[in-house]
Parts: sequence; structure tokens; C-alpha cells
Amino acid sequence: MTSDPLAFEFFNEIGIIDQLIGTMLTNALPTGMTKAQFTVLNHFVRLGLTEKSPADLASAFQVRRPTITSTLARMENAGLVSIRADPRDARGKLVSLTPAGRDMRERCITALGSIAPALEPIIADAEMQAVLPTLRKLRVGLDKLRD
Amino acid sequence: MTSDPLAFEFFNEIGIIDQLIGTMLTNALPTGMTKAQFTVLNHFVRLGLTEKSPADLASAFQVRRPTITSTLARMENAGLVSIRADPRDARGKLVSLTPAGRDMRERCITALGSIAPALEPIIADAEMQAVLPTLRKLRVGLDKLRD
DNA sequence: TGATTAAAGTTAGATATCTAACTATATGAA
DNA sequence: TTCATATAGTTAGATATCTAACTTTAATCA
Repeated sequence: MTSDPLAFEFFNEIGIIDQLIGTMLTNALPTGMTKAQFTVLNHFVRLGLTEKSPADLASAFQVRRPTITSTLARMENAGLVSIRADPRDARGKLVSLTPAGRDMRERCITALGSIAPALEPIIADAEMQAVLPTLRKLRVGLDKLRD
Repeated sequence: MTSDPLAFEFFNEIGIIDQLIGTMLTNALPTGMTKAQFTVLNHFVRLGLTEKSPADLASAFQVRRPTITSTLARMENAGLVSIRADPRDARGKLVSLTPAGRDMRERCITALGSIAPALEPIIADAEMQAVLPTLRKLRVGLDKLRD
């Protein structure tokens, strides 16, 4: 990694970009909303899901189970999702969006749209498109390396 | 952002890559060491620094002041850095590496070197090199957008 | 069938990071 | 010189994330 300064710099840039974007997004989002919570809301709407288990969500977002437990607990508390026992598997639970969750997702989309103009001068779509395949490949490769 | 699904996917890939790499690095590092702490150690050694203020470190790593306060407190506690009052400015402090900090940095470098082979099949140096200018530009642009 | 192994969630304890608010010190302008 | 503003650090309180360990229930297999 430092015997390979290139990789070092590469992942360092990625880390800083993620951090800066993360803060920017969080600030743009409605009060109390976070990237992680928006990701959950958006996942349900984008894929047209009705119910999904916490374990499935964890695996979809590449985070560990305790992370999802924690995020879902906050979202349930905020009335954004509803969680019930899985009638077919007493170990499991099923998560679904509440109407408030759907509304919040819409508000987030609007809020995020408003910061897009600030990003445009920094990086063109064509450039993102050019880089995306590499990022995808890297993400898939790293994911396979886990466990 | 969702009106611009491209940017959305782009930053999403970056976030997942950062998270997966972060976990991988943390696991490879000596017990107790983290990416953030290694970054501090490495910064001093790479740049041949003797002393630097917490504020300078925060700005070098693009994190807020309280973040550095917290990380340095742990590192001082672990004997990796030493912190003294700035004799020229009573508000400030000066941070330096201890011998143990230097040793730890060496151990980290060795540990990180051992995971490089796992990364090689996933992404070639040439590809990282091809993408790096875009990442750098994006990082610089996002950084300018702050405050 | 009974015992072992696997899977889903949770809890506990850490670290990193952020914003807001506060203290202390320095700078600058009137 | 004095008051207003800016800077350095810290503290408090949140969220996200991880690993380790534990409980409950399911699945497998001998």
C-alpha cells in the first residue's frame, strides 16, 4: 500500500471525496436525515419494494447487521419505516416504508436536486461516465474479497 | 442527484469502495490502529515533520477540529504522539511523533504491504493511474466548495 | 428424533465524524 | 488603549460503522 504509493493515493482521494460529499449531502438533506437513512428510503422506492428483511437490506448496502439494526431503529422511531415480525420465520423481521417515509424520500430528492448545480462545474457527466466502469469493477472486486 | 442518476451512482460507488477498503485496512492494521490514526503517523513521517498544530493537521486531512482533538487524544493516550503547548501562541498546541509512534508507523506499512497482493487482481496500476486525475480534480473542487 | 450447525437480530463497546456551543487567546480597528 | 472579531481547542451530543458475544429459531445430519 505504501510500497505501492499509487494505490495509497488512489484510496486516499476516494476517502476524502466520500467524506466531503457525505457532509455536503447531509447538510442539504432535511433536518435529521442522513445519507444512510436516505439510502434506505430510496432503495424501497427505486426498486418498488413493499417489504424486506433487515438482513437483506444489510446485504444490499454492504453493511453489517448491527449497522442496519441501529439505522432502522432510528427510522422507526422517526416514523419513517414500520417493522413487523416475519410470519414465516420467527427469527426474522420485515421492514416497510410508512407514508411519512415516502414523503421524506420525495423531500430528499428535491433537496438533493438543488445541490446538483454546484457539482456541475466540478465534474462533467462525461467524465463520471468514463470513470464509472472502473469504480464498479473495483467495488465488485472488493466486495467479493469480504468474508 | 436523483434527477441526475449518474452522479448518484457515481458517489454511491465511491462510498461503498471507501467503506470496504476502510474495513479491510483496519483489519490488516495492528490491533487498535485505525485508518485515521495511521494517516496521522504517516503524514509526519512522509513529510519529515517534527511538530505540527492540531489545526494544521485538521486542515491537512480535511476534517473538522473536534475530529482531530478526538483522534489525537487517543493517540496520545496510546503513547503514539506527544502534545505540548505552543510557546509562541498560548491558544495553540504542537504535536509530534514519539519513538513508539514511529515504530507503529513502520509496522503499519509492513501490514499494509501484505494486503497489496489481494488488490492487484482487482485493479491494475494503469487503471488507477487513468482515473486518478479525475478523482484529484473532484476532491479539489469539492474542497473548495466547503464553508 | 436429537444434537450440531447456521442464520437473524440485538446488545455492548469502540472509533470516526459532524454541528453547536463554550473558553481562552490573539489581532485589528476606532 | 479598548472593544470587536477571529482563531485554537475542547466539550457535548448525534449518527454511522465495526467486531465480539449472546439469544432465538431454523435447518441439517447422523
